[in-house]
Amino acid sequence: MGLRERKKEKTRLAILDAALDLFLEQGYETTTVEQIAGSVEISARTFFRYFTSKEHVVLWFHDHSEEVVTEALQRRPEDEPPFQSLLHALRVMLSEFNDATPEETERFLKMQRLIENNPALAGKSVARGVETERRMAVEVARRQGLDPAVHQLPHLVVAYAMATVRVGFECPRPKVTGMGEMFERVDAALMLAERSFRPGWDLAG
Amino acid sequence: MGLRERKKEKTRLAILDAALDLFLEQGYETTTVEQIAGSVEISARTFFRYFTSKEHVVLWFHDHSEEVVTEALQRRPEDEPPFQSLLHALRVMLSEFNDATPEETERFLKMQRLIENNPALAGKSVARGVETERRMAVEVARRQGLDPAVHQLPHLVVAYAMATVRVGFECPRPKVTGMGEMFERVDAALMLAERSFRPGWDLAG
DNA sequence: AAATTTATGGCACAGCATGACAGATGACAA
DNA sequence: TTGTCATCTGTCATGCTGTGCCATAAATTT
Repeated sequence: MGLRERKKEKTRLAILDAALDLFLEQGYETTTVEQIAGSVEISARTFFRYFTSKEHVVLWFHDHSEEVVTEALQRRPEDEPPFQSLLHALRVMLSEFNDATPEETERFLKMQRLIENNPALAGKSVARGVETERRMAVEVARRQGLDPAVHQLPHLVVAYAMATVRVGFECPRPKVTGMGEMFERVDAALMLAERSFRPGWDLAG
Repeated sequence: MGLRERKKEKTRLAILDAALDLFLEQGYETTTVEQIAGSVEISARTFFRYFTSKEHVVLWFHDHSEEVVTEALQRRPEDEPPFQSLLHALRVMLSEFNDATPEETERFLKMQRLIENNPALAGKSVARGVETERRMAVEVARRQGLDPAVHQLPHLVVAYAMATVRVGFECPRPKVTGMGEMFERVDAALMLAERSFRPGWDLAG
């Protein structure tokens, strides 16, 4: 990895940390991009070369999560019931979070806290999650040999799986102190889901 | 109803129709608020007194839907299994759409077509739907005597119900010609949901 | 060291959204 | 009808987000 890329990565993280701290201190909407840029000594124009928008900073973790979860899904055997594959993939994503460095963990918790306390951001976060959902639905449909434009089942299966983790993340309103606590919550939601469905409900035909 | 209110309603609908047609003709993002305002002879400032934002025009139907569905939920007996109550309420909402005037139907289909062909709008629509979801989750939690801040089940039940109709609406990608066709799709999704869960999965304890 | 690719900053600009104020218009009572 | 009051509307000013463009600076390659 060259100097250039290392430098870019450093700037990206500097922006990220500065922005998150500013958001938490004085609120998301009242913090301007210019302020963020100023606090890391770059121009506002450059900010938008690292993050496509102001909200992209807060939803940044989605990018990584989507990558991890889709890869994990790909690794599951094709003949496994799709909902089970999805739950597996989602658990892989969660465990990846657990392996994160302290800095990464801190960032994630800050984003989570921001989203929790800001309905507008919560909405954006869900919308971003649904993007991932659509992509996974295509993959699940392919595995089942169904046309996603005609059959609703694949999309429905993915939607339920994603809704489960979303609820798991959202639900513990009162103070999310640490990563472990949060994962217990999400895992509780996943287990709740596991015993809620009829066997074979997610299979075509 | 006085002249004043009638006039307001007329303006609101004029804005709505003009905006939807412009969006469909030249695209959502390329249409400016000023253009919309101009085509109904009002100032841009006034536009924002009728709709809180440009996207509010496209997501307008959500306001009515939320009202209908929450009222319908309230009418269900408190001891009914919550998921069943939700499906009932959602079906009431759908049937209300069926009773709509031709103009209302046309507007709704336009909005639907816009959302279908614009990922950004689709995201906003989902975000709006989740707002409704949260409110209903509070009500369902109350009915079950659970604290929504602690227990995930109520939120999960509502999330699944809402995800079902969302998938029902989204799924028929290729040409949504009429209202009836759309409702068949959504109803198909609801029936799919009905036979996917274990009996009693949505009950506390 | 020169040539090439890529990142950055500054500038201009369009568009969305909001606050403030003054004038127009409907509501209502005398 | 007229006058008063509440409400709606347009105009103006303003702040902020996000993008295109171009010149400059930095890193990479040869």
